[in-house]
Order: sequence, then structure tokens, then C-alpha cells
Amino acid sequence: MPFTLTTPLYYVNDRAHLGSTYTTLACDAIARFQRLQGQEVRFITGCDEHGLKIQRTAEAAGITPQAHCDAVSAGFRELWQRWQISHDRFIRTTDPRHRAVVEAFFARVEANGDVVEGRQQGWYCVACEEFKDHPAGSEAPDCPIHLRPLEWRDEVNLFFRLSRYQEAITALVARPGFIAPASRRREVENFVAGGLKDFSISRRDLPWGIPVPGHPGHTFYVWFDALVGYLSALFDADDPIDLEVLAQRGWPARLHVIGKDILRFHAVFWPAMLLSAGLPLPEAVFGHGFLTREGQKMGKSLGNVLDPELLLARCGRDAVRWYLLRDIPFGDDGDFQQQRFSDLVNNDLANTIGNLLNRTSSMARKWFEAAVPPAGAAAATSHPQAVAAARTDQATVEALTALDFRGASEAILALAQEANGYLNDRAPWKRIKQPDQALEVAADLYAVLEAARLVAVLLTPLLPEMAARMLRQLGQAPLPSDATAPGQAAPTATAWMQARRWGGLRSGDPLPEPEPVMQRLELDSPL
RNA sequence: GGCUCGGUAGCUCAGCUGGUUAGAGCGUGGGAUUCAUAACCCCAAGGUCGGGAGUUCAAGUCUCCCCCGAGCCA
Repeated sequence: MPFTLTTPLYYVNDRAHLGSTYTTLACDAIARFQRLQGQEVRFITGCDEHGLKIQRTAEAAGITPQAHCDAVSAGFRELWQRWQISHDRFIRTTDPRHRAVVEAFFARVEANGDVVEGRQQGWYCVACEEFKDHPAGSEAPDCPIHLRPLEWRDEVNLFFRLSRYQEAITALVARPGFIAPASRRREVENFVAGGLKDFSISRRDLPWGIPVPGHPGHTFYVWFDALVGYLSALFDADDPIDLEVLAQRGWPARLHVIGKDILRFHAVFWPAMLLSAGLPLPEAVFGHGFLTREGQKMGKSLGNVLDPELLLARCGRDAVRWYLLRDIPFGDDGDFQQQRFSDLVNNDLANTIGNLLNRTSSMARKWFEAAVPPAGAAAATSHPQAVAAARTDQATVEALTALDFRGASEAILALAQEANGYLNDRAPWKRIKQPDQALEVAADLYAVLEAARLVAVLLTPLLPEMAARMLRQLGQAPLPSDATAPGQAAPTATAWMQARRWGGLRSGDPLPEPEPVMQRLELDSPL
């Protein structure tokens, strides 16, 4: 059974921002970790391309909605490629096959008696694509989020009978682990406890959307359409559009990773829709926090938006991944601080980890014929470095399983620190001057090289590129964690598990000339 | 206005069911060292744990009130 994991399908109203990048990077780490563990993975991302807002944005730009969507979604796709995101699927809601899936899904919901006509009357925010429960009174209210005027709507729409699922959703939300982090559960519980109301799933006179079969003049509400995209993404290219095959293709999802703002759609509306369609429910929904910058909300009006393209160009993938995953507790809000960013990258990656490998490899090369020294006493799993490594291994895997990237990073870092300390204690540069100590020096260096190798191995899901550079420097093959090509067999007993065992380096194997695996970040101007 | 989270060293945060001198990382200061990416290692300074009252043999940790910040709802 594949491990299915999703990012949101990003709305193509605008180019990708750092928030989407953060979500996607986190999912990438999860996907890589699962693959390394031998799991077959379906890592889904994509774009949500319908809706009035997009139609208007396109109109304003003087192009067709399709042309607009093509351009923006291509931008997302390219951006993920540049970040080396390892997604298995990229779904667009303008894909004709997606339309077929939505129709099939809707047919089930309708057959189940969950679609009724209703009059929708109220203030609508186009930017939110949402009706606002606004208390009567105000003449022309603004959207509290977008601070833009709401539009009055009075139309007959199709409604989904969410109210029928009150009990089921209450139970679902109460299920431990369904909503993560747990701190966000209460909010959803309160919402559900307030009573679930039917919600409209169609719009009238909205050309840019999927027509509702059997209901001329109606197109699907963007959210109804977009959520179903998670299913569309799972069909193989030559599959018939039959919801029954999803069970073989990785549904239900193990995890939806989303920003905290769309938790309700994923933890309440979506499960109810699935229940109605007779499909199994996702196992968990993880709502992560938002990123601020130097303590301030990022926004165009403030002019302090941190562009992922620029960040990538100036700092590189490893640095940004490390900072976001290692410093922000996954789930909490995080603040991007440039000083801290470069401090952490330089200290952790360049100084502690990079320099550990560099100094150890130099010594080994200098005194042991440019090769891995004889292991001697360091071959034993009772060696202090082996014990430390085993502890780190366990802590890291536990943390990654729990989506605790920070915990994993800290554990790995602690091993590198311990290895650095060990070197300083043993001072091989002193002892090598006494010929009778050569074997002990060899063992010390072997132990530290092994520790460095394990740092690289464990770092692989978080920083695949830096890990690969480290392994190459140790004369080892990098560990593949990329998406597998269609048709390619899923990994079974993986190289990763093998690599995590103590003693992977073979004495006598050549060590290539070291070069820094991570350059220090020198940010002389603001990002 | 209701509800929910936070307010702990200069900065970012750990501190589980209350129990000896409140911790970590970064930053700062000092020392040691030379294998290494002026890197590594060691040590130190610094906090009336937002304020006040209370419960208790004992409170950062529980109760109440107040102040400040964030979010959800109205």
C-alpha cells in the first residue's frame, strides 16, 4: 500500500510564495524519508486553477484564464524542479481527467442524496471564495481578511448536505492523531460543535469552472473541485476513471500537509465529502504554521516578501531547507530571521558538520595513504562513537516518523558535535607523532569517519544534496530518495537501512581529496 | 464580547503529572589547540521565569485577578 502524502493544490492566482515552498519542502523531506524506509510513496502536489478570482485575474491581465493558469502552474512546476522536490504527481484541476473524476465523485454524492438546491444569500469575498457570515446591519462590508469590499449574492445553488455528517465528523475530529499538531484540534472541534451547516458546492454564471452535470448553469465551487484533485492525482495515466481503482492506487492518503488556514476544509468538509462518496478517509491532516519575516507578516503592502526564487538563487537549497526544517518546530509559526539563518547554516552545516568531515578526511589522507584507516578497535559496536551513533540513529528515525524535523536535526547535529569533541580529546595530530600509536590513531579516525558517514546517511531525507556530497567525499555512493519512475518497482530492503549500520566504511578504500561540502553563507545585503 | 493559545537569559525557545544551585542553541567574553572551511574543543557572564494575590512543607509548574501579544468565533 503506497504512502500517499499531499501538499495543498496551490491556487494559481499568483506566483509561488515562501509559504507554499515551506509546505512543499517539508513534504519532500517526509516523502524522502518514507522512500528511504522502503515505502512506496505517492507524493502529490499540483495546482488549483478554477474560480472567479482566477477568471478576474486573467481578465485583468488581458489573457484567457487557461493561458493564465498554464503560465502560473508552469511556474510552480519549474520552481519545484529547481528546489529538487521529489513529488510523484503534479495534478492540475484543469486537467480533463480531473474533470471526469469530479463528475464521477459528484455522481456518487448526488446518488447518495447529499445534493440539494438551496438559496444562497449573503456577502461574498471573491478573494476568499467564501460567503461570510456577516451580521446584518452594515451596508457595504469589507472582508476582514482581505479588507476589500464584499459582493452581495443572491442565487440558487447546489448545497452539500454537510449537516448529515455531524456525528461522523465529530467522531473523526476527536480521533487522536487525525488533526495534527494536536494543538490545532480544539479550534476545529469548536467549529464542529457549533453545528455543521450545509454548504454550497456550485456557483451560477461562473464560466471558469467545471460544469455540474445535470445542472445547467452551475459550475462547481472551487473547493469542491480542488479537494477532489487529491484523488485525480492518484490515477495512473492509462487507468479508467473509476473511483474503485483508487483503493489500488494509494487512497486513502496517509497525510495531508496544509497551512493552518485551510484546516477546516481538510478536516471537516473533505472527509464529509468522502463519506458521502463512499470513499475511505485520510489518516491525518497536518496544519503547519505560517512564516513571518523579522517578526512581521510578509505582504506585498509591506514590501517584505521573501521570494523563494531569490532565496534559492542566493543561498541554495541545502541552506534554506536546513533553516526551515531545523529551526522551526513543524506545526508552529516561524519567523525568518536573516541573521539567524546564516548563523545556523554556517555553524551547523559548514562548521560543525562540514568541517568535521573535512578535518577527519584530511588527517586520514595525510597519515594513511589517502584511504580509510584500519578500523581496529573502532570496528566494535561498543566503541563510544558507535554507541553515540546508534543513539542518534534511533532518535532521528523516531523524530522523522513523528514529523519532528527539528528534533531529527538536533539529534544529528549532536552526533557531529560529539565526534568533534572526541577528536579534540584524542588529539590524533599529537599522537601520530609517536609511531607506536599509529594504530590507535587509525581507529580514532575510522570511528570519526564512520560518525560523519552516519551523519550524512541520516541527513539524507532532510538535505539530500549535502548528504550526497558528504557520502561521495567518503567514497560512498549517495542514497537515492528521489521519486521512482512510473512502473519502476518500489524499493524493498533499502540501501538506507543497510547504510545506517555501524561499520559501513571499508578500511583501505580510497578517500577523495576533501573539499568543503557546505560553503559558509556570506549575506552582505538583506535578502 | 466569547473561546483558545502564548508572555522563561540580548535573540529563538525547552522545562512531563508542583520538589535539591531554572536549561539548550545562537550571540557576547575568556581559555585551550593547530588536523580542519579564522573552523573545532572547554569555561564564563547573564534571568526577581509578564504583574499581583492565594493554595501548599514546597510553584516557572496549581487557583483567581490584571497587563501584553497571537489566533478562532461572533
